Amino acid sequence: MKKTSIADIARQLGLSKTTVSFVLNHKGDEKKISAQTQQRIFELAGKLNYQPDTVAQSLKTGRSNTIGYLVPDIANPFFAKTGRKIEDLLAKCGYNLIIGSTDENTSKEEELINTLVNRKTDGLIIASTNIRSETLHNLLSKKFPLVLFDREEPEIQANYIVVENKMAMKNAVIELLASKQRKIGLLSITPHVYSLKLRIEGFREAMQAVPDYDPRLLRTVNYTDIKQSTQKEIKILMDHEVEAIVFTNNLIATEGLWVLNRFYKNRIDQLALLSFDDSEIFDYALPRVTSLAQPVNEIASNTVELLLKQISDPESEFSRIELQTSLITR
Amino acid sequence: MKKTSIADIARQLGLSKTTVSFVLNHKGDEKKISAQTQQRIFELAGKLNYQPDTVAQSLKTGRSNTIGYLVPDIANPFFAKTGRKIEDLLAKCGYNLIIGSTDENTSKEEELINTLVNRKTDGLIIASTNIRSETLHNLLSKKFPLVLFDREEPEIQANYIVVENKMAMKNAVIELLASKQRKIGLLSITPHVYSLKLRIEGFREAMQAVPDYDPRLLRTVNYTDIKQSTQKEIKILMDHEVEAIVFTNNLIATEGLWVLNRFYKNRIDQLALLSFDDSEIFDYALPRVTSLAQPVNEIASNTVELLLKQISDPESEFSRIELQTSLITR
DNA sequence: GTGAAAGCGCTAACAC
DNA sequence: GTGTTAGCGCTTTCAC
Repeated sequence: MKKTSIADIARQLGLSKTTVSFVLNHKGDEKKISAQTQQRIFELAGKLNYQPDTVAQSLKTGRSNTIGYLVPDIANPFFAKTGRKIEDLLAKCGYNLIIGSTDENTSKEEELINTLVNRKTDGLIIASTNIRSETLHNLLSKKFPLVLFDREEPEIQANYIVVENKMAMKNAVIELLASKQRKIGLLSITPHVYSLKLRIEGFREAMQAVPDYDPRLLRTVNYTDIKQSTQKEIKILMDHEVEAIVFTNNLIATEGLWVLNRFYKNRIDQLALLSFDDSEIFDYALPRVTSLAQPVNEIASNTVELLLKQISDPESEFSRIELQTSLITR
Repeated sequence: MKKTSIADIARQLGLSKTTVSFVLNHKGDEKKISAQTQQRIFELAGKLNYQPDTVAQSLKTGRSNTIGYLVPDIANPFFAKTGRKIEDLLAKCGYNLIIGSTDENTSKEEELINTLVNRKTDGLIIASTNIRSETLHNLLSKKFPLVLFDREEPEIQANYIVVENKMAMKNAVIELLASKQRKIGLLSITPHVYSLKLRIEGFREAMQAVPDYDPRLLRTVNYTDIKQSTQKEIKILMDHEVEAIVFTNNLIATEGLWVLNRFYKNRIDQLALLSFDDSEIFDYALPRVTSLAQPVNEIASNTVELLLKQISDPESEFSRIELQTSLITR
């Protein structure tokens, strides 16, 4: 039993493919197909359980009703939640989501972008590891519908959905300083992306209030080697007897939290923690972690809106939308 | 600047599309195309940055190198992690993943299945909400490559990757009873899927060791109304002064944990908790939660292996693979 | 060794 | 109101 095609319906009804196509695409009235014919077509289509071949449609129209979603790791709760929300919003407009995890790896990202473009995805949503890549540059210059989120590169013009990083971090750290901690350490993934740099900068600016702040309390760990190097860096911070630790994202915060619970259980109560990015874990973990939560739903809805705008009008100007984090004090 | 097609290359080289197609598909030697011609083709293809139009390929071949991954919620860490692993494994074989979240909603699931099949996805991986649905039945009877995981329906023949539910739960509860708790409550999502039923049954069987066990300590909450109804049910359990609570999955466990921390902080230390499914949160939360962890990587690799097998030989027999959970005592 | 040509299922300009 | 027809870009059989 083969799948029914538009031709089958046309033949059985003694009509042409055109007529059938028009009607099934709800252009029957527009094309002035008689009500009777329309009804006959719909009936038979229903009876034969006609399902359009979307691939053939894509080939013809150049559109696929598919959007690509490329992030460092879809298993990261932030990207998973954002992805879920995006999926929902796009589903309402008839789009499906293809996901790809880049592992912060430039060539993986470029490869994924290429396959997705060849697949005729109608647009791409990327938390890019390397906004300066040639692949991305090409996309931008040919006005391919594209929204970058979570990461940005100030010199490169594009559609961006980001959060305010520097001031948010700065203010949160200032608040932290108010509760009389002075020896504050910072732990970050090695900042290969601009947003992490901004968060660190925000931290630095806040710490200017502290006379002779020890810059050795700014520590970084490699993405590829998180487990071990977090352990090492936390040890350094604890040996310096920090009163508080600031983490630049939830990945490193979670990791740090684990190390602290594992090796410094007895010193946990004296410690204040602050994390950029929220995590469900912070609702349960000790010590309490105050966090700067990213507005997942707004990120998703702004991203989708911007993408759809560029899809419907590829010549539209680039936008940069900066959203605010919210401080969750725990 | 239009995209280069196979015809462009053929024309510029004074060859036919056939030859170019053969060579670019690495069938040059097989088809005895001269080394020189092959080289010229590869060179020009590289120079023009030829990228095959995968949609056209799909239309012709009926394959799309795309796999669908349908789960209740991609933001659920278990499904996100499994998805990530599956994505990686499939990428190695040239497949991309389209995701869909069904929200435990039958019609959403059926709709997604239909769109993905029309999209000519080469296979589907589903944690199905309703294995008895007609849509799924059709797929199975036409031998569409399909692997069901996480959920099963014993009367329905299909490819299944599942974990052993009943005995695992039973044994874990028996172990829990050994540490002298007798008043043990159970909290579950209303078991519309078989695996949850099995977990509850495992619990029941273990509790048969307890004389006059109060069946009112078995509580269920609705998926659609988790927040509120968990709160209500936990209250009932706590009013009965349970010494331990068993959760049938991580969703309800996390929810319960939250309620306990919020409203029963002072009684937390006397409480023992057991959860089917692990969660990162359990590494940090109090009270300690012992869990039955699902082997995410094995689930992913078995699923992919089985799917690829059925893709390469659609007539192959159905398999059912049952994996073991591991007890993580905290 | 290479090419001509059919056709995958659909859309849409144009014809009647 | 409805039909004819020309592709979309690719694969693949068959011919030479």
